[in-house]
Amino acid sequence: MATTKSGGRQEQSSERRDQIISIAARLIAKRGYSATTVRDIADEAGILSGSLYHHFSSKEAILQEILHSFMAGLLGRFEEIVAEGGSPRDILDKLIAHAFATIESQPDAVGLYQNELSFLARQPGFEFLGENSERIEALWLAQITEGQKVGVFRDSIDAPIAYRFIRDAVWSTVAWYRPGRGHTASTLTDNFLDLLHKGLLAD
Amino acid sequence: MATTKSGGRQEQSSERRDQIISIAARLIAKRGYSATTVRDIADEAGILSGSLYHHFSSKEAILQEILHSFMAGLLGRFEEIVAEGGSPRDILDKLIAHAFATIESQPDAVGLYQNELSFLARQPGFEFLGENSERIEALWLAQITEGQKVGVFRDSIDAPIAYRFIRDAVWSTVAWYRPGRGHTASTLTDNFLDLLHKGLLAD
Amino acid sequence: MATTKSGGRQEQSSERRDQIISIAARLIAKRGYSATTVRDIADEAGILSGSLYHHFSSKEAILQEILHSFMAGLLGRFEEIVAEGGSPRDILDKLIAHAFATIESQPDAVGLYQNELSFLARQPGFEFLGENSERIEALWLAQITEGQKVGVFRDSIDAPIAYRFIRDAVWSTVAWYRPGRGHTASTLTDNFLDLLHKGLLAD
Amino acid sequence: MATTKSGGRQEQSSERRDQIISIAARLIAKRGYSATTVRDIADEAGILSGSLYHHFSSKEAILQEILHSFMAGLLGRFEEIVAEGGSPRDILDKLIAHAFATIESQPDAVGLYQNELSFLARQPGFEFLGENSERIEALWLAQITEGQKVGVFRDSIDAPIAYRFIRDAVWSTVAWYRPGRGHTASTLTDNFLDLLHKGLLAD
DNA sequence: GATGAATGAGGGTTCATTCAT
DNA sequence: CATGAATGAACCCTCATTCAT
Repeated sequence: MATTKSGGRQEQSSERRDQIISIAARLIAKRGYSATTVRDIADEAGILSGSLYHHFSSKEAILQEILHSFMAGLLGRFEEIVAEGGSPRDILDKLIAHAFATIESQPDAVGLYQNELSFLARQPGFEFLGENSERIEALWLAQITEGQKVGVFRDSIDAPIAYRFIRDAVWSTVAWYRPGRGHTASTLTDNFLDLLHKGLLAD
Repeated sequence: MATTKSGGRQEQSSERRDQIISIAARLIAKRGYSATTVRDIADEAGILSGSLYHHFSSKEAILQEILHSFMAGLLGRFEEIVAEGGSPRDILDKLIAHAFATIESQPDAVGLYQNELSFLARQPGFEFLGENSERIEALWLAQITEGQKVGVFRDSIDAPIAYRFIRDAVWSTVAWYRPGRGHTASTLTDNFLDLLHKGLLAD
Repeated sequence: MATTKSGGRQEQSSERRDQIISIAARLIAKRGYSATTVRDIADEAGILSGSLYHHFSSKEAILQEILHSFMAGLLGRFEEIVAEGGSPRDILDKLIAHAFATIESQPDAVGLYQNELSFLARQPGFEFLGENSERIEALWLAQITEGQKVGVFRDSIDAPIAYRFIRDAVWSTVAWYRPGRGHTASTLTDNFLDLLHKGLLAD
Repeated sequence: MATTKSGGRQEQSSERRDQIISIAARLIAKRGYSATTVRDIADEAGILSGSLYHHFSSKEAILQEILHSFMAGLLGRFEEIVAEGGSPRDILDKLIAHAFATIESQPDAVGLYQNELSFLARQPGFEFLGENSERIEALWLAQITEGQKVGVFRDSIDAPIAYRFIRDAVWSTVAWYRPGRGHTASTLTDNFLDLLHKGLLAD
């Protein structure tokens, strides 16, 4: 009845569910998945831990749902950005800007993703993490290599390595970025792009 | 004779202890602290879990010892590099080079540090993590600001933010760097410094 | 409806809780607190040891609850007896009679109290033991000293010491009194009061 | 070579042994047998816990030795007192006086005996506790019944019950008697005998 | 005599999960 | 939908004891 179309993964929608997912994302982002108990989550939701199982089939299912919807949204937007076209540099800038915007809008999901990815990627049921990561990498990397081909990016740089440096610097921001301390996603983007484009050295 | 009383933390040195620490570091780096059990560690050491407590007072004490000796060594070397003098740029390059070298020589400790830092820093008994991190930040940051003052680094860049981008890009490497796949600490350093110094854009 | 919030200590009342408390009191009285395991208690209750923690936060909490309710009831009744008034001798006799009645009605709690008091009184969380013991001592002692003042009790006797002798003789009875062997609380009381009042010597 | 004659129970004598026994008695008296670990004992003796097993075959053996030598000495002295003869009243007074003297000279052994007796008496290897207790009871009881027969003690009193009241009042003193607070074994004896002989009531 | 490393059993406790109500 | 009781497995840790050195 409340079941949506999206294949296989059962996704019942309700306020309670969304509330629980939000709470779980926050706690897991802060303490880590293993260190967060279903009781912690239930307590914050104001119910008993056993009652969580009316909404989710398991603790792991909560995590899957958080990450799945996060990654689906992220990949979708990245694909849109690429589809909207532009120069490799413009597209890369937009990808980066969207990453910083995502850090600002969904810090819990991003933090959780950063912390748990390495452990989860090999776990059964989380194969989608690796798949989506590869697709995102392909999108970004294409801009860099294309930029090198057309001469806008220096080609002395190893593109896959550059991608990883960029990716890690951007997403790690979630660990220290706190809104309302003089920085916004926008200023972070500006600073990062300035450094990335022109480098640290004065001419 | 084999007893070290350096620093008051670790009481005794022995092959067994070092072996256990090494095993624990590897497992914790791979699975996370919460998800690594003392039985896992003991199993790999070929002893019973209870026997671990002949060498360490608690699971947490193992983690403390790993991180404490790692951070003490790291901070010590960073301080040496600064003490050896040079231009801000040269010193910063050396700091970065040493970070990549550390990733190569102690990937477990670095990985563990990257994954658990945010959770641990506020835990009692782990205050030294925050303290050492701040001292390292101060060392690195001083090079950047000094470089800006003398004009070798562009001063349109916000130094603390630049530091964080650099730090995160460098240390996150531990999550994907695998020796013997065409890269070494040295080539990683070269690639990173090239990108950092001159930026991504062609002139 | 079944929830009592009397006193803040015990949170919830239920048959299960009471049953477990009763079992625990019996086992601890027989074997001692340290030698009684939560598994022993759970086994007798017909549940798994972990399930105990649905009802109590810790093994210690069970002990606290046993002792707290025991001492609260005891002190309350003693205070009532004093409040009902009478001559010091009558009141002291009634206090003693109630002690023997308590030994008969709650042998486990009394036995447990006798065995574990000296160890527990200094433990954190059990301060109420010492406090209540002092209040009971004050009640009893007041009767003895008042009796000496009005001349009904011989005043060659050191009252605090006499109190301790009386107290110990009475409560220690729990260690050997077995109902249905020719003695009841009532005959014990009679025997004790006869000896206490008139002494062992014939005139 | 250091083996003494006393049959069956191996009793090697040495300063170390005596020191350990003394430490163990003190700790067990304070915390209880179950709550006292061999490590606690070894720590206070300045050796490692495993090294205790060069002196004693088990933790239980230490306890046995403490109690065995304590009870042997006690029973022996009680038998001497009876053998020395005198009126039932004089003998009973001397027995009581010796009990208080023992509390003063061997508080740990007495305290340990008081606390652990009920649990230990049924344990294999501790049958001597019950046997000796019965022989002591017989000695004391004989004085009371003989005193009643010759008319020096009131015979309205049930002798076995009176014995238990006396025994418990006397030995329980160990739980609160602290030397150097205005009382000695001698004054305790005087107070107790005064109360016991003449009772609490004024004529 | 003592050490230091280890054992094996068991300690109290936590936790994800189930299910009758 | 939620509760409350329970499960079963696992967790970290303790302890008496053993034994080669």
